[in-house]
Amino acid sequence: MSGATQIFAIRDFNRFYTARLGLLRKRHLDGEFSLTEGRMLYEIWANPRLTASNLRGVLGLDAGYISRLLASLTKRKLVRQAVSKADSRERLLSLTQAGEKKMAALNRQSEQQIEELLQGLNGEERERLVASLGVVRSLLTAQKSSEVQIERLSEVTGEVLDLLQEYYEAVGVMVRDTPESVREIVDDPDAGVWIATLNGKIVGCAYLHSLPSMPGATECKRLYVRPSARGKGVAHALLDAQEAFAKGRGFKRIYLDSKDDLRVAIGLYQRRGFVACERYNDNPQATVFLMKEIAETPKKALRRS
Amino acid sequence: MSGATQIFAIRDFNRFYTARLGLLRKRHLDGEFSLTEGRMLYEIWANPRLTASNLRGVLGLDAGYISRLLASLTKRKLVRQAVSKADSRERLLSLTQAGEKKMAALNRQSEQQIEELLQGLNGEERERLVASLGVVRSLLTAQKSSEVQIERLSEVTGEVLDLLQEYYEAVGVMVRDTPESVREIVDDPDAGVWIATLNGKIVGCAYLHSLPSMPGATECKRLYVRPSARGKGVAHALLDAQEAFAKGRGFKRIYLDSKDDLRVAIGLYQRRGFVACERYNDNPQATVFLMKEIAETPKKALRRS
DNA sequence: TGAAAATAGTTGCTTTAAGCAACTATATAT
DNA sequence: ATATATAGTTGCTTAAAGCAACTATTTTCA
Repeated sequence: MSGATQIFAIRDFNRFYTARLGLLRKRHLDGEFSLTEGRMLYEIWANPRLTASNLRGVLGLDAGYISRLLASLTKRKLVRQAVSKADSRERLLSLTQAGEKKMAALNRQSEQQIEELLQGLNGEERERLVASLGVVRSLLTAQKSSEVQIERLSEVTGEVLDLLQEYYEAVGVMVRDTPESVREIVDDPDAGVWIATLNGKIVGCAYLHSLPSMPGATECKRLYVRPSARGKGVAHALLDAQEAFAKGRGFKRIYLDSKDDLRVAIGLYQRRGFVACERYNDNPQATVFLMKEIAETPKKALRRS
Repeated sequence: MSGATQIFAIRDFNRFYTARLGLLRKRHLDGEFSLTEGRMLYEIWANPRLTASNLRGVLGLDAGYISRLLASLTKRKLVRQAVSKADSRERLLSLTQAGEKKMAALNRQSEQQIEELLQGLNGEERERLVASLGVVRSLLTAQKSSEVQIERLSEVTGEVLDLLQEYYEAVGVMVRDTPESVREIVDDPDAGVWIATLNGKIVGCAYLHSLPSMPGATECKRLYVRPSARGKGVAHALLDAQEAFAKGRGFKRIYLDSKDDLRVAIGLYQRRGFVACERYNDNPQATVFLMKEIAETPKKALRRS
């Protein structure tokens, strides 16, 4: 297929898909929230510790407009704004209980629309649809922003501890690592702490440490990316680095756990080839357990899957 | 993959793709035309004999707003409005020469953006992208609107001749069929004229007639769908009926020709499996020649392609 | 260290996009 | 022949979003 034909096909698909999305949105318009308010609620729901200026970046809207919309949502008791301790100019956004409830309703509604869209597709066709969307997405995401730098720490810095602190608060982690335990991981040649920097500033981190009870397995923990740096492939870059390291050390599988409400994160893991597995630890907060084979698999075995 | 996970994946993709499209549009915003004006120009360009109320349907906008935008584009000498002979309430829209020129510029710009989007994908990846988009589209288009009825004519009616007249004018056909020649096709057991009706009204037609010089081959001609009925799968339904007929009569291949500026139509043919072939007639207006194998092909042969 | 520059957010004002409703003119149905 | 529907226009209004000027912090760097 020639280049011009490809470009035509893509434009044509874009028109087609825009029309389809438009249909979904038209019906979404049942009163209470404008489309943009809905997107804002979603982003706040999905990204703990989001700020107004993060929203500006994600939604691509004017700061003044966002300010007003946030003020309105706050007055309606759906959103809370807490002055950040680290930087008292910014307000950390979160949903109130009422906001969570509305969001759940919106999500249900939206899911129902997708369900309607899938009406008339059988199981096999749905699988194919999801798989094709996955291919499209991974191809279009491939171009990593080269400003993201990944580094395996050789010593524990205050910056990392601050970032971890942020992670604990964002995700609501109960059992926190002590600086000593972090240092232990840093010093372990079969484990490590990776950090991601964007334009020189630290924006993300993740551990890798082996699971003594499971030979050949290593676990990824504390994977976190600051809200302001989301959508730039930072998590992917961190996982890439960890997978390369784990392969180099001869590990066969990477495990990780998560919470079922962290759907964006779980979606990301799944796109990278992580699949559900049995509970492998006794972390009471974890409800989702995922595993990825990283050993080179013979092609025949791959085909079979 | 569970149903809930699938739905999540689709919603997630929609957000991702919306963001990508948003980026494209932001940059499109360089002055002269609003997004909606651009879409209007595109539709007028792509659909001869479009009317304001067709646009209402396609773009999903208020009639008053469309009226105003059209008035503006007309004042700017980009669009022409001709009172329809058949119904003097409606105005047939077309681009002026200046409008065509602007449209060409817009298309170039848009193509360049897609080209940028593809930056960093190699040839094989691009093929995969286009193929996946095709799968998505065909899956989501599968649900045909059941109101479309297809019928193989047993006699020539005035309605069909009117529709053909419309086709000639829309596409700018030089050599027109006489009523006698149409009747000949209708009466030929190995050929035929198909019409599509939507809620009882005729909205589309197409011929099929054999090519004496090419045994096993039949040609599709005069495939036309009224602008007001586009996007409802009418053309697909007509082609489905023709392909079934052709298979039943033992034909192995369907040919058709087109003009390279009828890109929407050509895109549709390609999605159905038509591939470029050599010029097979001496129609001076045709610049694109397509062919589809309709005989059941052994799977091995399919794989190889 | 302290002034200048940058960043986060707010507020008044304006622009733009788009809808609604009432209207004219023509066409279709009973 | 009259009622009803359709295509399009025009006046008025609303909603969405941007711009610019402003305050309060924080960061930079000479």
